[in-house]
Amino acid sequence: MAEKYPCRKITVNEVFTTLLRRYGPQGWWPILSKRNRGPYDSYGYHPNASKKPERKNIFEVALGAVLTQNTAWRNVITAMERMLETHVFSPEEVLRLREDALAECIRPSGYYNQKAKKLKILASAFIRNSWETNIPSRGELLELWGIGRETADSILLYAYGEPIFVVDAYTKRLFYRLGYIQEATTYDEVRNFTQDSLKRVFGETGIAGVFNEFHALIVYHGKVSCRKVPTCETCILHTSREETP
DNA sequence: CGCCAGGCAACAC
DNA sequence: GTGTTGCATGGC
Repeated sequence: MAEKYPCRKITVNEVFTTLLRRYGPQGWWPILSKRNRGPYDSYGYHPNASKKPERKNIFEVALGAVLTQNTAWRNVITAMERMLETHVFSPEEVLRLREDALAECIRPSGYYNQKAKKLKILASAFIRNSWETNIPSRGELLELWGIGRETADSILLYAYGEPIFVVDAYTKRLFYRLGYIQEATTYDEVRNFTQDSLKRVFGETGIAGVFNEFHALIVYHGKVSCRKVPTCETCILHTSREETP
């Protein structure tokens, strides 16, 4: 009987190197406040770059991480453009604006009432703890109402360059089809499995950059190939292997 | 029209 | 701790 998903029998690091070779570096996280330097999808913030992350970029990543919860990224862009136009982009500005006005501003991102409350709480904690210079712990982020595992890890990896792999729906779907995990495998189990696998091959040095690119590549691959209804016939994770014996 | 998108908290058990 | 439900827009 044929495999349900023909992409099986490939290691985690082979998945990473194949995606990187075929799709190229994704350069996440897309940074809206630097859009003058290029379109969102081809310019990114690289946490491994030697320069320290700027305050506005840290908070912008956090904004995007909350706004993209169960939401298409294009809707996040629209919402964040509206925030820029309304001059609601810094933690102070988020706190200054009324919650109902903030909700109206971010309406295109969906769940806008919940997300307005989340952004208020996030901005408050950001200022209170000086998160522009102090890197928050995962526990500190998870204590906040509205910040769950993926959002916390996205902030730590993409805003601060911490070596933490972000697990999302695309990751679970791909890894399930690859046979790495079960549907019930928990978030932290997937995260530890991926981190350990990649560290074993690439070592600790610069591993945050690997986590950064891998997650971004998985999202891209999940959009173009490993979709809800996958196009396995053209999937690069097995076709490229058949070509090279 | 229905389905989906880079989750999360609240609640039931 | 696991399972279910509400939250909401915009694109296809």
